[in-house]
Amino acid sequence: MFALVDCNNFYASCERVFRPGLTGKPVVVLSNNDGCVIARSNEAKALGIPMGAPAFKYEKLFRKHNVHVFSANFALYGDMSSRVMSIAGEFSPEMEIYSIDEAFLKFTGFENFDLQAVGTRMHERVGKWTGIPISVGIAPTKALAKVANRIAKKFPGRTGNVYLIDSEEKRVKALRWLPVEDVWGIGRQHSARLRSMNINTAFDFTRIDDKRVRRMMSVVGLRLKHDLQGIPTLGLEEVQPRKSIATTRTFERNYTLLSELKERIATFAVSCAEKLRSQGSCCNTLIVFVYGNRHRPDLPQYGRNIVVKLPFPTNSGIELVKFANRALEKIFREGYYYKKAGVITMDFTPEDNIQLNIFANGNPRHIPLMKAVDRINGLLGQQKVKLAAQDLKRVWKMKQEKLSPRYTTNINEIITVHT
DNA sequence: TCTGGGGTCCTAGGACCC
DNA sequence: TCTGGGGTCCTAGGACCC
Repeated sequence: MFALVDCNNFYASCERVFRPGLTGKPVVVLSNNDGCVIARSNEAKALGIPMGAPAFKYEKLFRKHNVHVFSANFALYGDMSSRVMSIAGEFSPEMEIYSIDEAFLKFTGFENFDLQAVGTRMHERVGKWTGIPISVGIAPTKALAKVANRIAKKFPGRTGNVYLIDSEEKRVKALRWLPVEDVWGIGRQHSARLRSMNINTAFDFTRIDDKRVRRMMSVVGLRLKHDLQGIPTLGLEEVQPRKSIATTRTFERNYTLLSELKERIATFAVSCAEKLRSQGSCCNTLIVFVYGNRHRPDLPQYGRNIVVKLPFPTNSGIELVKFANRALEKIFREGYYYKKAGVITMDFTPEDNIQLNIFANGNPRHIPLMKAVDRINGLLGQQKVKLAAQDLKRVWKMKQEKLSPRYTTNINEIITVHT
């Protein structure tokens, strides 16, 4: 059996842990630059605030209903996530952390356990120790555990936040209840197509002929169908090093100057290099892109990306900045308004396994230098040591007007209790 | 005026090899 | 008129996830 442990309205719940007065009140969390709604408490959902809603369009509604608005505080959410995961991980030796707020557990050899009770204990313990409410779905396959989780979340009263699919009858009942577009792995395109074929529920989907599913949705769809039928097809996945690493941002205003963009691209490249070093990879390929503001068709639009094959694999910030800025110069055009840019690195080789080249190699002195930079920045806080190509004064110009303290990761921002 | 930021996997077709 | 049989690698595009 598999369990899917999923935190309810995760970012909103994190904010509430430290502001218990907000329990029962509408809470939303915004994306970077305070742009879109990326998390909503149940009360906020009930007000009809959709996922991804642009914040400026909903300001009136926020005020009218006294919605509590927070800027994204990823330092807090990441730390709360690892606390939840470490508690959930105590319930089985086999766990796959699927995202910041979800994990699959596999119960091998738990035949004599009452899994409903295990789920309830998990819910209680995570709730008591972290303050984060979770839902638990348990079923013979991963896809069915996802379905069970949805039921637990939808009917917290009746299920006690834990739902078990452990019979054919419950499986069929659950799949008949679930609209096809809500199935894990069936997105917008496929669900529109399925609906047009009068396939309306998850159950209908499992009744389509294998060959047809395969033709329409490739082996991915076929695996999903089998998993939903209760035939275990998807297994627990090992954590693997990332195959691409990116740093991209939407700017708080339009940028027009090459010099401004060069500073941003340099900072993005440095950030990619840091992430590469932390997983022990070097990249062989780099993509730099710049885009205009697609929401302003009145402005002249221009956007481009450029792929750079590096002469040698590297994770040195100095090298990546050099290549990235050279690439930026090639695609930059005068006279346009730039609203978004980014650096993507890909095509990795392990840093301890680099093939040397007769003609071009990375500067070996960068290796100890980058180690030292990482160490200093780790000790003294992010970005204490920067490259001269970066803006030395700029700390973080992102718009974050409603940022909560980093209660759990910064001693200066720890919660104060008045007694 | 103001609209996020990351990732993964699969397939078909072209270029190439022996 | 007749024209083999296997492979691999790479890329772009499309779909999906949180």
